[in-house]
Amino acid sequence: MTPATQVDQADWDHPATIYTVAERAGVSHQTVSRYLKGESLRPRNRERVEQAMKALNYRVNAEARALATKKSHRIGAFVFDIDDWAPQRVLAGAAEAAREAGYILDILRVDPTDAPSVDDAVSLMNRTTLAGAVVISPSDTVLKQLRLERLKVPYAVEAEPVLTDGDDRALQHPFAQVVSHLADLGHERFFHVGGPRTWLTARNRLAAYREVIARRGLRSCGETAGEWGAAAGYEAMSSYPLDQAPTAIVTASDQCALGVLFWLQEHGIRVPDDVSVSGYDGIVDAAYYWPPLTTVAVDFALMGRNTVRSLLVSSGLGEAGREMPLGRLIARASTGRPGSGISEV
Amino acid sequence: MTPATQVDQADWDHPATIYTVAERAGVSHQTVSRYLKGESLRPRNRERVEQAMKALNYRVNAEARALATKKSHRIGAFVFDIDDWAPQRVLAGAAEAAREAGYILDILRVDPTDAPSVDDAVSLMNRTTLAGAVVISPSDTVLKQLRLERLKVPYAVEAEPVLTDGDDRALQHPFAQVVSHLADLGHERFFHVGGPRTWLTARNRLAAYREVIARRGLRSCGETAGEWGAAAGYEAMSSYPLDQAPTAIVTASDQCALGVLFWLQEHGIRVPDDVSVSGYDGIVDAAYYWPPLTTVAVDFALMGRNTVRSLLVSSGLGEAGREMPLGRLIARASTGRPGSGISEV
DNA sequence: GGTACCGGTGTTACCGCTAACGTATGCGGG
DNA sequence: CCCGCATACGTTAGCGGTAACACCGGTACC
Repeated sequence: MTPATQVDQADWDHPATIYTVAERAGVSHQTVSRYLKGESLRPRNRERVEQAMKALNYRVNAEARALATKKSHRIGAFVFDIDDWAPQRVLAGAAEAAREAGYILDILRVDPTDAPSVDDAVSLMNRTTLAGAVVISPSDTVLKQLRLERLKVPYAVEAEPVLTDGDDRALQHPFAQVVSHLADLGHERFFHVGGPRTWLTARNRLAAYREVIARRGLRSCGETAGEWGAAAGYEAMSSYPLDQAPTAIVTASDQCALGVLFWLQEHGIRVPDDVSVSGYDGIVDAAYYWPPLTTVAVDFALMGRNTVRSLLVSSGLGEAGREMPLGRLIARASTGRPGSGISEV
Repeated sequence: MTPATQVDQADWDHPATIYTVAERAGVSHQTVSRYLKGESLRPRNRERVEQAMKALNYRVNAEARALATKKSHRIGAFVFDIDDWAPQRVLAGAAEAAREAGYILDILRVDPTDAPSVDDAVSLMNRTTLAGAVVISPSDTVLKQLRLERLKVPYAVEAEPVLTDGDDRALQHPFAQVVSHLADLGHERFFHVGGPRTWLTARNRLAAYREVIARRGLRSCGETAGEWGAAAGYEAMSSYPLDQAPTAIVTASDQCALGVLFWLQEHGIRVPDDVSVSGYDGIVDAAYYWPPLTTVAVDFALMGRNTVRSLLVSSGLGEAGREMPLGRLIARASTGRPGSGISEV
């Protein structure tokens, strides 16, 4: 019978604790605790503790620590529209940033149309001890419903600065790029298929649209508002009077643009010969829409990262360093020189 | 100065504990603990405890319980391709099932191409005490990388039964539906644009394809393998010799089908007049592809539910009851009676 | 009527960690 | 030489639950 090595023993029976580590290192458990907290130790002891930890394969017990400190290494994330592309990417980025910082993201999916479920979610957050909370891609409505001030933990909301009409910064918004791109091609009559006005992101895109229109002396033939998906794009086209024959349709999302393309196809309107269409978001599939969709690729994951980071910073943990997400225009075949435009159909 | 109500007091200062509840109810803390565990109490005491809990807004402290029992009510979820549609839905289902069973799902997103991050994730899982772990939509490659045997907790992998050629159950696979649908329309020459062979799901779809082909005496003009996205579908079409003029192209995913449609469009091949195309998954956008895509809507969420359930069952917790996920054929304009097929292009 | 049994209850200890305080040691200054 | 002070370390007491055991009154049994 060969004796088990010390590692295996501690590993399987019961995982090593600071007490077993302390015993092996010949110090008190508190010294081990201090090592964990990064406080200063006498070099000799530090070395011994390190060796003991390695030998016993020590892992800190997150629950015990959480119980003692009343702090956890978990971040709650309020998520709403998990089906849409952008929020998903934001979430992915947030999850990644959290993991890098040694936190786990507890995802709490909430149906914004179901008021009691929103309340449940908030109280659930309060119940379990969390390091903080992040709110991913919220519309104003859910933000209002959440009443975040109820949260007893620090929180961060993923949000861009609010742009209003006439705000210079609107020209810096990535959405302005695609409008300018169309203007550069010679378009003068635009139509905006927008997202839900309850979303700041949709309003900002609209603001950027208006700003470019105004600054460059162009004409807007209309602005619609709807959901983010393809159905909304289709809906917008079929219900809006296009009597001013716009030559460029700028949509607030790629999926929305898909619905627009579908409607145009259905009505025998050629893209980009008759009318140009642009999307926004930069989803991968957009390259395979017919025709391939001009869009602006946005680094949504970075926005998620930033939200988590700013939460950690505001809690005094983690270092700052917020990179601004930039959009990158991807010009494809769905935009070209102005055509005849759409009139009556 | 109005005195705060008892609720607010306990709520804000420090949350109620079983001790404060016990004191208020006039029993010992252990009686409260027994109430929590669902053991029997004298009716009078039960009532008192319940009242005290409500009055103090008591919530159990998950950390403390976990520390005492060495069990947690959290399930870790390894997630890889959060970008794709199917895994996303699976995850949502898993989260829901977990919540219903009183667990929360800790989502751990891992980049499978980044080996150290995989290791980090596993050790993070081991560090925190978890009830178990589930692996969402893994390919064989990541499964190998994970080396799940390292996990010290029970785990379940989301997986369908392995289908091999000649397996009767292959005909039950939802993918068989779409192939049969095309056969019913009169198609005899098929082409399969498949997913990555490292994925069981892709292999099973292939097996179902082959089985229908074999049983109904049809002909397969080719089988390709690639990623799940549109690019792979395009790639498959452009690189494979289609000298046998298939009249039906059955793809392993909707996104993949998008790439196929694009290629066909590019080459002036009409759908479904010349060739029929089908997808799989049932993503929402598919209704707005051109032409609208025939597909099979799969209840991926249910698969996630099943995975979590089977984890709980294998841990002796929770009851069995695994419903088989069914697919629902959605016939749209991309499939029709056989056309001339594709030959040389 | 004593005894065994049993459900309901209280007491004490413990899970693995941190907080708070006490104590030993070393160093500079009066 | 003593004092003050800082630093390293040990001791004790909790965090909020559960586990294990002791206990107590009542019922069933011989």
